[in-house]
Amino acid sequence: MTCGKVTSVDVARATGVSQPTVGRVFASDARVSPAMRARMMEAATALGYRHNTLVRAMITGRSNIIGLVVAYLENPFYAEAIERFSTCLKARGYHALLVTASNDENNVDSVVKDIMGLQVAGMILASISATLSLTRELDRPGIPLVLFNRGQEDAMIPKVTAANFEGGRKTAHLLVRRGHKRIAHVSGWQGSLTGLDRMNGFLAGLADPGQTPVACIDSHYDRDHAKVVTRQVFATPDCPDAVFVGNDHMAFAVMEVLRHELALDIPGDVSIIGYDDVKMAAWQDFNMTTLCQPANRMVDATVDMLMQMISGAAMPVRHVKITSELIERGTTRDRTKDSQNDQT
Amino acid sequence: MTCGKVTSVDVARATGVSQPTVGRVFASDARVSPAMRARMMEAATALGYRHNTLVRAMITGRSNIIGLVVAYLENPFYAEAIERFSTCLKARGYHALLVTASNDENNVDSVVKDIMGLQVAGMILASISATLSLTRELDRPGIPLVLFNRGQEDAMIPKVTAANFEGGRKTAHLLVRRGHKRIAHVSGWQGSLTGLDRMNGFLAGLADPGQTPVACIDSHYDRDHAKVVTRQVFATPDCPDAVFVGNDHMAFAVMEVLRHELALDIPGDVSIIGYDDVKMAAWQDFNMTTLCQPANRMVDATVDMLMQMISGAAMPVRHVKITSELIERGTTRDRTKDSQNDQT
DNA sequence: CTGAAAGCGCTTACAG
DNA sequence: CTGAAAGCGCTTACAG
Repeated sequence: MTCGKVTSVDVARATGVSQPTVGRVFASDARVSPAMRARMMEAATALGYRHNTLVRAMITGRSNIIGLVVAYLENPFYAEAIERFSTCLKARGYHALLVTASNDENNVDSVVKDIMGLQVAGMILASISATLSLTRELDRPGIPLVLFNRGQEDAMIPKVTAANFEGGRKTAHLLVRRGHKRIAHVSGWQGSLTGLDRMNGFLAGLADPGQTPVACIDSHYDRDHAKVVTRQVFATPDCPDAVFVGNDHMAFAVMEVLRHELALDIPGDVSIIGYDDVKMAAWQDFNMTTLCQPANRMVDATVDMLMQMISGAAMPVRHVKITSELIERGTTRDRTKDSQNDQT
Repeated sequence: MTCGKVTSVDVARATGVSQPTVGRVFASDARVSPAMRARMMEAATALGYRHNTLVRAMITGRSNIIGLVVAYLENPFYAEAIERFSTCLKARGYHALLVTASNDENNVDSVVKDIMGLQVAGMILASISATLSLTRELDRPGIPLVLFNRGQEDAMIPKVTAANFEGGRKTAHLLVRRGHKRIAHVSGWQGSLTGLDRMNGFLAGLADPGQTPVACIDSHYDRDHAKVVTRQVFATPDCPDAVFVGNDHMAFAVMEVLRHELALDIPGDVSIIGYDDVKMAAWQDFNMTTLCQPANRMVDATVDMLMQMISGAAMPVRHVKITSELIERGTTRDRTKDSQNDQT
């Protein structure tokens, strides 16, 4: 049954105080005598009063809502991150408004404008690039923005990423050390700084000992695309003996093609390394060597940063970079010992 | 730069009309001359005006926010559903506020009360049961609630589920028809109606031809739990020749134990059937027989239902049940032909 | 520590 | 179709 609205005025009347006093108690920014507080809470419960957060948001011009824009949840890394964002923001008294947007500029722009009407306190773009017009749009009303797992040309926008370049480089070094000679890279998306950094780091790592990749192809963070590219690369004469893939999500697709279509043994015929260390990478079915990109720590750092900005605190660092540890599992092996057998 | 707030009054002044007229144009519920509308939009853009949705929500007591409470996103079925919810709600002019809650009653209650302060227009609980106190809490202010992939004692709460009982039954029939003799069930969570229905349907399906399961154990929708249970079941003398698992998410864990710890062949030694048909089930690494629970269709039905309730329309059905098709892949085989070899 | 008063930026009858 | 006026349920200086 829909009873008439219960407002702070009703609670005030029931408790015998003024309405602002009730407001102060529920906004909990004031010191009222504990006795009265208790009486008031009792009356509130009895009446079924619920503090209307929206009004404060209207007055202050800031709700306790944070806009969380994501591209796709198919990659389990994002599912994990989203879950953590939700709980982490809640712990700080904020709510996560989840919005999906394709990486198409117009779409992101319209989506963001849309939720601005809710007077969001801040905005997080996960794996989505901010356009200049969007940045300006957020700038005017002073809505803080943090990029998660993305960077972009405008280096001034605060961001949290893994140390992608270093991660790529470490990977190259590992493969070379393990005696691989025909190394390929299936990059995430070279249009994203994350994908580009991983690729450039990898190329730099190969260049250190004077190697070059036998192939380096982009696949847009997409499973199907990754499969097509893998078939292409393995149809050439210098079929790779190792592939570094831009993220785990695609690496699973690459492995599927190698094992089930091309009947190659991993790591017997070819080594595979992914990036992210999503939980699935540790499943025995994959047991995949990968670089760890700790979702939880990255999310926490992102929220910390956003909170600093909201509170107007000074921002010591504009780019939090989290080191990616190499997790060596069963999809890489040491080929240095069987090098003489190559020509057998 | 944070300029002073631009309000509808500013736009009104710039356009030479009254403030309510501006409000009418942006609320788009009124017919104003196209010419003036154009002038107004131009002025709004120039001034950087953004319609404040929150105020309308305050006045009407209903925001355009839908609370979406989920238990966990680790199961890819939910990741898929969440993504669809977000886009589907957006298409209707609503926003999804994502909240995670453990299935612990107190937690769900507090979480729901929390977001009620935002004057949500409706609430969706995905795989979470509503307590009676919660139902009452929502009832008073008249906030519609729909359960997604969950039912419960209170049959009056609108819900959308798969036809779980029928799905379970079909599965049993298939396994029997394929000649399996020692059939086990690792149930989702018998404390959830979804898990219970699948189990009961399965048991009924086995009972039809007079069979009983060799084991029927619960595993709380949890991978680790499913693994423990699998080890137990396969340590007994009548080691199953088929296992029906309560959902795909757990079925992957069951398969991991069978293949990698017990070195059993699937489907040579044992057949596996899951439930949900998440995308991963079709990956060649799993190629798993399962029952389809179409996330997209279920989400659409849920949103449809919620919209009906919000608009106060009559609700023809309180329970949308979506048929689960059996998708037969490579983890089941026909054992009727090799029955005589059993004793070899 | 608490109250009276004004106001946040819209919406909504009510007139014209 | 448009305007003047009141009001949504809180917060926030300003007094006491």
